[in-house]
Amino acid sequence: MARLPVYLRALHSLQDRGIATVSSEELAAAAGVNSAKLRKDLSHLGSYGTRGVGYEVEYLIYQISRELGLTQDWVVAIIGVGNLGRALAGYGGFASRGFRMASLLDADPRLVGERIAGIDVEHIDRLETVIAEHGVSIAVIATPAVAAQEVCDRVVASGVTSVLNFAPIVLSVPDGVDVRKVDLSIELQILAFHEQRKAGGPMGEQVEREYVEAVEL
Amino acid sequence: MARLPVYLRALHSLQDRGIATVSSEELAAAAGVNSAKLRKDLSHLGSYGTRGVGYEVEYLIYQISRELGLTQDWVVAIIGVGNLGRALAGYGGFASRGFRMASLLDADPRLVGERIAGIDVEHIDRLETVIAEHGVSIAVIATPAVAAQEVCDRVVASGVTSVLNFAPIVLSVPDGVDVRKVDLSIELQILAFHEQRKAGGPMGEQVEREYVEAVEL
DNA sequence: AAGGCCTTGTGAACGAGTGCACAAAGTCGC
DNA sequence: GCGACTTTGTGCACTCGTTCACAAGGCCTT
Repeated sequence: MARLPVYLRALHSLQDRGIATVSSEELAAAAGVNSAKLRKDLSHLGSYGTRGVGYEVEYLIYQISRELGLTQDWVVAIIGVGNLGRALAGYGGFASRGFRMASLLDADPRLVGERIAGIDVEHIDRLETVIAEHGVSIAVIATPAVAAQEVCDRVVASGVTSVLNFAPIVLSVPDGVDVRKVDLSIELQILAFHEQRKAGGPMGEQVEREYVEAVEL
Repeated sequence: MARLPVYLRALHSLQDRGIATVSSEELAAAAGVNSAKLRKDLSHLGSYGTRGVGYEVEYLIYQISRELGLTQDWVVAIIGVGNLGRALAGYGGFASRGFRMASLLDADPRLVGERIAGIDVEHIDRLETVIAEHGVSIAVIATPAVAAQEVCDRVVASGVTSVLNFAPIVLSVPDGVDVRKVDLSIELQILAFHEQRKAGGPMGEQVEREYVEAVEL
C-alpha cells in the first residue's frame, strides 16, 4: 500500500493541530484521495474505526506505523556523497521517524573523513564491512549512473534486500530484492509532456488529433 | 505516458553504444517492462517500427522527444535553496535535455546574491517578476513544508501550470494545474514496509495471515 | 522472385484497482 | 431506553491497464 505513508503524514499533521478524531471524509480530503478508497485501505489493517464517529487519530497512527514497520528502527546507508547525497544526509524527514542514517560512503578519497550531518564519510572500499557492522537494511544509491550497478551488486551481495536508487539507470537485481527509483529528470519530463498537451500538442492539428485518443497519464 | 521518459533514457544509452536498431524485446528488457506493453505504448505514437527488424533508435528518440515536448526548451525556476534545492540546481540531468534552469529563489536574505551552479540566488519577493521576465513554465518547490502552499499559490497565480513538489505536504491547486510530488521519506517507508513483510510481518502469525491477502504494492 | 523467418501491431481475455451506494453499527439527544 | 443521525465497512459494477497470443507485414536468403 503506497498510500499508507501519505495517510500517516496527514494524521501526524492533524495530531499536531490537536485533533483527536477524524472521519474518513476529512482524512481523505487531507490526503488527496477518495473517501471510499481510504476506508477500504484502512479496513485491510483491521477495523480501527468507530461507526458514527470516525477514527481515533493517535490509535490509527500507531496501527499504520506498525503496519509500515516504523515501530522498529531501520538502518540506512547512503552511497555517493555528491550534491544529492549531502541533501539526503541532511534531510530531517529520515531521522525523525524510524530511519537511522548509519553511514555515508564515497569513492572519492578527498571526501573521506569529511563530517556531514554528524557522520564521517568512509571510503567505498569499506562498504561490505560497514553494512555488516551497522546491520544496514536499506541502501540509498546516490552515485553517478556508471557506478550504480556495481555498487548495487556489492550491496546486494552483502545481504541488503531494499535499495532506493537515485541514479538514472534501471538496476538489475535478483528476485527478493526491492528497488525503488527516484528520477528527478523523469518527473520534469512528465510535467513537460502535460504542459505541451495543454498548449495544444507538439505540432500541427493533424498530429494533435491522434493525441486526443492517447491514454491519459 | 509516464514510461516514455524511461524508454527515452534506454534509447539514449543504446545510441551511445552505437546501436542503430533495436527490437521491442531488447528495449523492453533495458527499460524493465513487458515487451507487449512497450509495443503498445509506442504504437500510440504512430507506427514507427519495421516488422521483422525493430525500431530505428535515432528516429524513435526523435519521436519520443517530440511527444514529450523535449524538442522545445522549458524554463524552470527552483524555489528554496536548501540542501535539496542546491542538489537540484547542480543536477546535470536537467540542463542536458530541454530544461533550462532560469532562476533560484529563497526567503533567506543571507542566501540572496550567492552564486549556485552559475545562477545568482534572488529573494522570494521577486518571485512574480522573475516568472514573468524569464517566462517560467515549470516551478520546482524545494522549500520547507510550511512555506510550500503559499509559494505554490503565488506561483500558480503568476500563470505557472506545472509544479514539481519536494515538500512533504499535499498541495491544493485549481483545475488545470499539474502537480507532481517527490517525497523521499515516503519512498523509504515503502521499502521498510516490504522489508518488514519479508521478515514475516509486524508481530504474531495471527496478524501475518491477514497480510498474505493484503494487496501487493 | 518466392518462401521462410522474424518482429511489429493489435484483438481479446484477464486482473487489479476504483468508486458508488447501501446495509451494519455505534453514538447522542430526548 | 429508544429513535434518529452519522459514519464505517463492504458488495458490486465498472473502468483502466496489463498480458497473451496471433495475424499482418516487411526483409533476406536462395
